Amino acid sequence: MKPASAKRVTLAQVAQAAGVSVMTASYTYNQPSRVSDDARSKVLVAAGQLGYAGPDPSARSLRRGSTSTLGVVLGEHLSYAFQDPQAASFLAGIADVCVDHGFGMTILPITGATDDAARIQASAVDGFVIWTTSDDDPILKAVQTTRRPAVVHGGPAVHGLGLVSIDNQAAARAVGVVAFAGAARPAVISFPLSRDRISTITYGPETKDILFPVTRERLKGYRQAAEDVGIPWKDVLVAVCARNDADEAQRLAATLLSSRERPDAIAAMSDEQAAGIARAARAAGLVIPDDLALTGWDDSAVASQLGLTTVAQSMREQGAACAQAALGQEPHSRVASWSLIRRASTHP
Amino acid sequence: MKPASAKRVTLAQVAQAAGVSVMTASYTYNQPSRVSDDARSKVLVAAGQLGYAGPDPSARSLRRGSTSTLGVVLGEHLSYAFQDPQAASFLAGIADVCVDHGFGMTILPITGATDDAARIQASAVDGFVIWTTSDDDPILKAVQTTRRPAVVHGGPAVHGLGLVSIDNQAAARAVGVVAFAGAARPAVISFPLSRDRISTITYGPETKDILFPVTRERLKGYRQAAEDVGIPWKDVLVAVCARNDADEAQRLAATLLSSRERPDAIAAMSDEQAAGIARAARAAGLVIPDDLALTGWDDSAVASQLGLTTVAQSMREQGAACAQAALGQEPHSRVASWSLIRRASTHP
DNA sequence: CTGTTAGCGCCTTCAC
DNA sequence: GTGAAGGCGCTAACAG
Repeated sequence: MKPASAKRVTLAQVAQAAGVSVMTASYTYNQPSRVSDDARSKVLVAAGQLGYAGPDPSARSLRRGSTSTLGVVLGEHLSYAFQDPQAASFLAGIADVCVDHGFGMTILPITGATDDAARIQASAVDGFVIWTTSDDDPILKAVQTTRRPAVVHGGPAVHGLGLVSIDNQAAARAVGVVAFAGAARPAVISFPLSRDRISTITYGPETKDILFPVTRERLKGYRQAAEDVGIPWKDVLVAVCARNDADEAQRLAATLLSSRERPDAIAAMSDEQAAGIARAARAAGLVIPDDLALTGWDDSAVASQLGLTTVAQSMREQGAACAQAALGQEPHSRVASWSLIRRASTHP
Repeated sequence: MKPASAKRVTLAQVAQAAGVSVMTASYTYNQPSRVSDDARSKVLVAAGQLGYAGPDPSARSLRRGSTSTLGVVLGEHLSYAFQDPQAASFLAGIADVCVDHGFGMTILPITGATDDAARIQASAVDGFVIWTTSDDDPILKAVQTTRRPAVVHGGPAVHGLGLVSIDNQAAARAVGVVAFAGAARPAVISFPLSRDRISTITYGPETKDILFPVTRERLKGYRQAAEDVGIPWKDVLVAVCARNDADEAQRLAATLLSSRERPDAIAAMSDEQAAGIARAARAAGLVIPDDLALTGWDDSAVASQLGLTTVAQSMREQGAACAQAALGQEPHSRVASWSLIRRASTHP
């Protein structure tokens, strides 16, 4: 029994053992129809005896100039990325396309350290899909420098890279109008505004300085929605979470709901956040939507369970669209579709 | 502005533009301390001007004989894999180790098609981590043939590959004894028995034919537990789910709970299943644990929410242990720890 | 500190 | 249907 660390078997060795040229052995793997049955079986027998597992992937990549692998850049805190059901659907959509095309899928975690750029550039992939990040994220330049096709999901829009996203501002305005209808003191529970992920509570924050484009567009939409129902943005309380997390949203909501100026409508940025807010409302003895109108985002399982009004979008389709675009030469952008789902958490 | 499809810039071109030898340029990237400040900056300036993004990963892999990438083999139905919170924690554990070691992480989805083996063997990775699968899964041989270090999580145990797992039989026996204590008609809601994932309901199924080792060991443990409390295995109803899914468990549990021989204790194989069972019990007007004792597995968030007695194990640690072992020359196996968490879903 | 040599394993090109 | 040459881009090993 040979040790696991046995020396690598090469195609040349197989060819020699089979009594054919290296090219015949190579054709056996890459263009089998070009090889006679006789030669092919000799090669395969020799390969079996030597324990040859097929052409070396790195050598093949070098020679061919492509790796048949797509890189997926996920933000910091990978555990969050995998736990987030939206991200999971998104990854599944990418995987669908990769499988179809015989591509592998390399996860490239961002750590926030300075070596992120180097790690991106040292990864053997033909293209990139980038999970939504901030305008100032240095990995965007790192990806650009590789000159490989790349697509950003959600945002930011970057010159030379594709973009797949819904119109977050329009969707936020639409769901915000439903959330805030008839409300006197609307509030928002928001995703973080910048990569330092500071948790704050303020009235009507300036939107144009926000570095996460998805958050920025949604806040702009909520602002329009508030104004649509006659409430100036400066009177809208915005609680910023450090993460997309039900527990944190619950804590912030508990704070808001116990204040003198208790909100009577809250628009969240995810169904998980809305679920946390619903718990805080129940704990405070408030009835939804009578005492508090509430909206989520994503139309995940918890949204239908809780009867949340929310924004539906297909992360799986968007993941697939990103992968598709990243496989092409000239990644094209795409505006994905969304829809408003009205349920019992808001006034009819 | 050059098009994204611009020809690749090579280290040789950078060296020439910088007026140094190729090796000096190479050292600039790989052993910067070996190069004079002067030369280094010349190289970096030239690289910047030419848009050189660093050494080509494929060429480097070929030359070095390693890829700095770990392959993670996930079973069919990737969307389930990403959505399963246990799998998510496991992946996060792998990612932790990969980041520490400057490794990438390639996801290798199994499709069930015959090209699975070829895709595994064509992936440019230094080692494999294999998510629990069945004894007869052909990918196990494919991985063996690559002669690269590989570790299986959960099982099966394969010659030459490492194994990281808890003692599922012992854990099942321990939690089963608590679930079945004082019960007259214990039942089990099980993971699938074979890769065809047939959903069935039978009394005391033969355990030794089961192809998923994790399922097999747990059923063996539940069998011992039943016998420990004086109930023969042939009297224990076992409902087999096709997937690890709360909804499916709920449906099967509803069937069991509406039968004449209504179970008064159910041991599940995951907390998600137990959550589904709890819903079915509530729908049937049954009180837990008075009318029905219930146990889960994994100690996930839902277990503490519902007050489930369950088996705790750290998937993140196990993922990290797998990755660690797969990075080594001689992957060593490891028995992971588990513990019993007693809560209100069982009798004290 | 810098440079020269010699391939890593494979497959495109071209010949037979 | 088969084979010989050459080089993909890079870096270990060895000079200078």
